[in-house]
Amino acid sequence: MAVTIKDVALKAGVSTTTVSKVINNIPTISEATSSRIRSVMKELDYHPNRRAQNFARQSSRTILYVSTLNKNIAFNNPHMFETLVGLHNALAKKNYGLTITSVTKENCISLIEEIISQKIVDGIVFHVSVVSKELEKLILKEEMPHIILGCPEHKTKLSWIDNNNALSGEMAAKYILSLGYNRIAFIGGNKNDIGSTYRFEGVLHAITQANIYLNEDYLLFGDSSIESGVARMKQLLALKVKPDAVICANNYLALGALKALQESDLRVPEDVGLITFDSYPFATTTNPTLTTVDIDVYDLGKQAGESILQILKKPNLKIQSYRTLANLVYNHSTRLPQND
Amino acid sequence: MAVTIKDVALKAGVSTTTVSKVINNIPTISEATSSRIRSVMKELDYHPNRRAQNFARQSSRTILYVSTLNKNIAFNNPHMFETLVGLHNALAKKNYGLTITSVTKENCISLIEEIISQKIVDGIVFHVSVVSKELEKLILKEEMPHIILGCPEHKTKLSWIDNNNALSGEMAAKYILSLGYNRIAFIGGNKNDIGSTYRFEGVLHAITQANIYLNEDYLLFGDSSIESGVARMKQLLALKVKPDAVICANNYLALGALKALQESDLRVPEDVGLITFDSYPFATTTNPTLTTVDIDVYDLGKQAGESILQILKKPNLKIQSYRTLANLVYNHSTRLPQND
DNA sequence: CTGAAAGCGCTAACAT
DNA sequence: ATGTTAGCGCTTTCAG
Repeated sequence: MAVTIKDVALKAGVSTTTVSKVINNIPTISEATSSRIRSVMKELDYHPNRRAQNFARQSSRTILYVSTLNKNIAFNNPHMFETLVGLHNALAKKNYGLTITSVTKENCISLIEEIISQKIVDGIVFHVSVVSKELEKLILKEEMPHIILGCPEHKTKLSWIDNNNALSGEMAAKYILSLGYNRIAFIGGNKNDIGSTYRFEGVLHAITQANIYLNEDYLLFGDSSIESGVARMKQLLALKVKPDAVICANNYLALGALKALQESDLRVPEDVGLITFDSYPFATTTNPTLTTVDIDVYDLGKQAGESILQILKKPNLKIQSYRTLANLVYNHSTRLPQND
Repeated sequence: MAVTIKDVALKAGVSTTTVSKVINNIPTISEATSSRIRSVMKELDYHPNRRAQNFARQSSRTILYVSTLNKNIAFNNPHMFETLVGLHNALAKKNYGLTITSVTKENCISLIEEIISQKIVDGIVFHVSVVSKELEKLILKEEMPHIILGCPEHKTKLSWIDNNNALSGEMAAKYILSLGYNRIAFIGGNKNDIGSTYRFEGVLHAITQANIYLNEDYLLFGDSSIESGVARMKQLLALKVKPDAVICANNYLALGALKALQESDLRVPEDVGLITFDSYPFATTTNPTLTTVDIDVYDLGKQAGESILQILKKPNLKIQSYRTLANLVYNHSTRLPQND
């Protein structure tokens, strides 16, 4: 058997309690004994058994990340993992572990129920896509420390954080306007894509503030496919007065729009500017590369980690906020900034 | 306090031992008492406390995944996370948990040392990039159940699994040849990129088998960038006798090669076929879409999960093998298969 | 087929 | 500042 706290206590001539206090940096131990114990621990190569600690403390210093992990998800949604990495790093800094699990619509409730009642983890970070009314009820009933990554569609008593899509939209529009473009079009995602909707709100706000009237022909909705980007862009190109800048709600739309533009006789970025949100890997593989408003999802994860640790300390703290801001990634689908 | 095994035992009129045996499906319990106990557990909504189980069993039914998780890694290396998902799903199937951690070159040894001595997890899956001689020594000394994802560069006593890059190379070449192309060029990655090297070996093998002589002008090396793909392709296009098919060791090279081809007067896939390895998200956003030999990294992770669980059962089982095979993804940068 | 009893290694009131 | 003592909830050997 490995060396235990008893061995250390024996050798140091103190009680296990004292050793425990040293392990946990409880300051009521005199420097003399404290350092003596420490040296004994070194000497014996003692390391506290985490399983015993977890058990005695009734806490495992571990946070669980819950989402739905299907095949190909890392390719289709790298953002989720970038967030996960941010989350991990924030937790690691405070010596918390991160475990991940996958649930489906079907097994979500029973799985989470089990996880909560088995006291496997101290807190749970949910991806917004797994959150349901039923889950909300469960979490609230069990008073499980939690935070949701992303803003749920319905009003909720749960804690969540999200990036500020409206602000990102505003940012995109303001930047485009600052470059001298002024016939701004917006190609949105699916009409009930909440992120796209907020982005549009931000765009509209910025445009209105600039005293520009949004031509209703310039507002189109597609989905998240290249094809729909092509189609919508062609629609714009068929107008008598064409827009000179297009804001696409997502990368795929932008890719399609770019394709359609390249098949036209208009030049990007000279005649038409193109800007979109998020920087998917291929945003830099196009020609020209895509100017984007990049959501820092790593930071989102990091903030989620910091938040859940806060909540662990103050269990009735409720967090609901759009925190993470965006950065402009200056690329070549828009004109160069003008110096004045 | 929550309901414990004692409560169940009391209510069912048996000892805690018996309840424990039911929990753990130990078959020496009569069906009668077993089912009675089960119904009591339901009634009381009893769930065994995992922390107590872990402690008593001296095992946590948890596997640790170790790699280096820096910002942007999910975008730059989605494969790693796809593997992670496969790993997770294999473990979840056997009721094992997965926790992840990040190490750096500097803190790797001390961190892993701590993790092992604190008995935090039952087994560790390492990404090959964190493996060093020193780590090998540590793992072997502590007899830590482990598996490495990827084949280490040096001969090792550790267990590892990897995908079969040589076979993938063979596959790519054979497919290209079957389409009627016969002046095959290979643009490799960095010369000490082991994956690229194996892929080339496979390609060479297939070509030789088909009695085709590999023109030495047709063998070029770049790295993992679009630019180097462009440059190498231009080099090929400058030859008197140009290749009619190009195998690129990675997606970025292929992207660059495609770009260079599009700027030439050769058509893809009619005049020149293009094939590469792995399917990055942008492999389907190019025009034409890229034909690839896709390594199923999800499957690699899944196999790693199954392997580590095997090793947990048979601690001196050593696994070293190229397991995961590849699939052809038929896309449009190569001619259509001929029917006969 | 079932139960008694002895841990697993550490923590945390409470006392001194 | 340090020690006493009583758990934390489950597993497991061994006996019946």
